[in-house]
Amino acid sequence: MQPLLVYNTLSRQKELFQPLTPGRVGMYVCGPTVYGDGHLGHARPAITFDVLYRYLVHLGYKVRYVRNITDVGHLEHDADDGEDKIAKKARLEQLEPMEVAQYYTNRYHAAMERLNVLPPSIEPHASGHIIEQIELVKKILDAGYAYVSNGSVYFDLRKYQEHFRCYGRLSGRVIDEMLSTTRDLDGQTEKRDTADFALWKKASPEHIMRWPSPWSDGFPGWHTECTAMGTKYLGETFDIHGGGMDLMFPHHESEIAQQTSVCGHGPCKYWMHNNMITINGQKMGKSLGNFITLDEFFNGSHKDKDGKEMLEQAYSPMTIRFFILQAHYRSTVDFSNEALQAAEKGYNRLMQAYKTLGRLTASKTSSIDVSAYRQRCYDAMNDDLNTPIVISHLFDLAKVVNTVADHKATLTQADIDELREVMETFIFHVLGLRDETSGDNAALVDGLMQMILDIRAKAKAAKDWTTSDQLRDSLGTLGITVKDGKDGATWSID
RNA sequence: GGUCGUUUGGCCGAGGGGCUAGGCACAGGUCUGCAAAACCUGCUACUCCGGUUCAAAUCCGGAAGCGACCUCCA
Repeated sequence: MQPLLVYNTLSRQKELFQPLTPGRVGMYVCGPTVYGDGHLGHARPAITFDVLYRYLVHLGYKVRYVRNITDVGHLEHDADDGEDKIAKKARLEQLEPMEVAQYYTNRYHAAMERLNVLPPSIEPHASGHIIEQIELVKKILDAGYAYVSNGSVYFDLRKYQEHFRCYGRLSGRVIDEMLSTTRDLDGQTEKRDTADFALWKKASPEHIMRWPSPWSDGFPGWHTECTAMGTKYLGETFDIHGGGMDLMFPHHESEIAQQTSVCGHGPCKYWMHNNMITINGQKMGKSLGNFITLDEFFNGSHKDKDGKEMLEQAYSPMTIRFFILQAHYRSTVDFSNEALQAAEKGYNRLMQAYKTLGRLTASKTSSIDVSAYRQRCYDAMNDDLNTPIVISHLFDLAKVVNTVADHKATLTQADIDELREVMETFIFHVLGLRDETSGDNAALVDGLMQMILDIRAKAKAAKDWTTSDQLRDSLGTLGITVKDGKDGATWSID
């Protein structure tokens, strides 16, 4: 088994990954709130943890991967009546709340499929786990770390902090000062401390999404779903909890508090957080209104607030995926057309080299040593999923392939096979890229192209440049590039 | 304001005390009927100011810029 190091936000250092149960991994990742189309920012955790999931499976672990769908609960920022996000959107569009949630869930799934993000093992919906969340709130009340106030239930952060003294450890903030300074503020609030967070919220009369509970007709608090569903499907303690850095506080911090208050310890061993995607140096986010949806990337059109077109062209799902993987998941990555275009070309180069690999002819000896590349790729993955380094090694291999194809170096059949296996493993299985150029009719297109290239070869042999160029130009307008080489012509779809 | 992080060549981005990723772009060359691709060569950078060290982009201190979180957010 490869020794995998992962950066644990809790300890702020890389730790050797050792699952709680040998051979098995439980991981939970915070999924989307389905009240809008997924944007580039949503692709980051999905792809990051998809790679982690793929890699763990590749290493031989049996992984249960849980990624939730948030379809209830979160409060709307600008709605002072505390209206549910889903409900607000529903009223706007005259749709049932669940219709809206379903619509955007479907669209999210479609986008994920195009990005080649594998579906998780379990995708629980918050709305389907209201009972579990109520049970969790009851437990926290029984343990004495929550109080009922006007039909709502709040987490008693002050009391929790007195006993456990660990609220703020994950996100690195000192909560004691916050508690001591906010105590005597505004008497109108239902909360004892402004830092207290809701476990159950009483619904206002016009609030559509509501469920009965021992305290009121209402809806669960901001952070309960992850605790309830994580516990239900992965147990009281599981291995990895992932999500975006912006969820560290207060979301994950509160999850830890909820879990700790009822069983004395947090939900997981390793906390992993991906960094943000920025646009013009600023975080791409829903609230900032500077996000570009995934569909807009795929279609190549997005107008910003001033009506200016932000996308110079369409970017394929694999270009997006490659772009994201070319940066380490804990670094911010800045969107720009230039960077995306560079990623597109790099991705095409890699795919082209992989295809060229299939045409290599073996020699009796190898003039290049390819034995070390496999472990180098593993080493990079093992170092906290350093996908940019993996990609750099894959480019090295691409160069090896091309050099051999140019007859400037030789490889034995065994080395060619090794090369193919390493490239296949890391490009397709671990990084989860896929060849976008080969569609359903790949075999048919192959046959047709071979036929055309044969005709062109004959024209070339007869020095009939008019015909050969005409064929090449016509194919070019269809998006097919013909490349003449020493061993005959090859082609690729742009 | 508090906490944390970041600053790498024309661009994107790894690395992280001496050996200096990778991609894109650009320039020259090889091959080729031409083109494209591929290959070869060049472009060899680490915000600033101090300090530690035989040696610092890399460690320490300070400054500046940028950003994240502190509120829904991936």
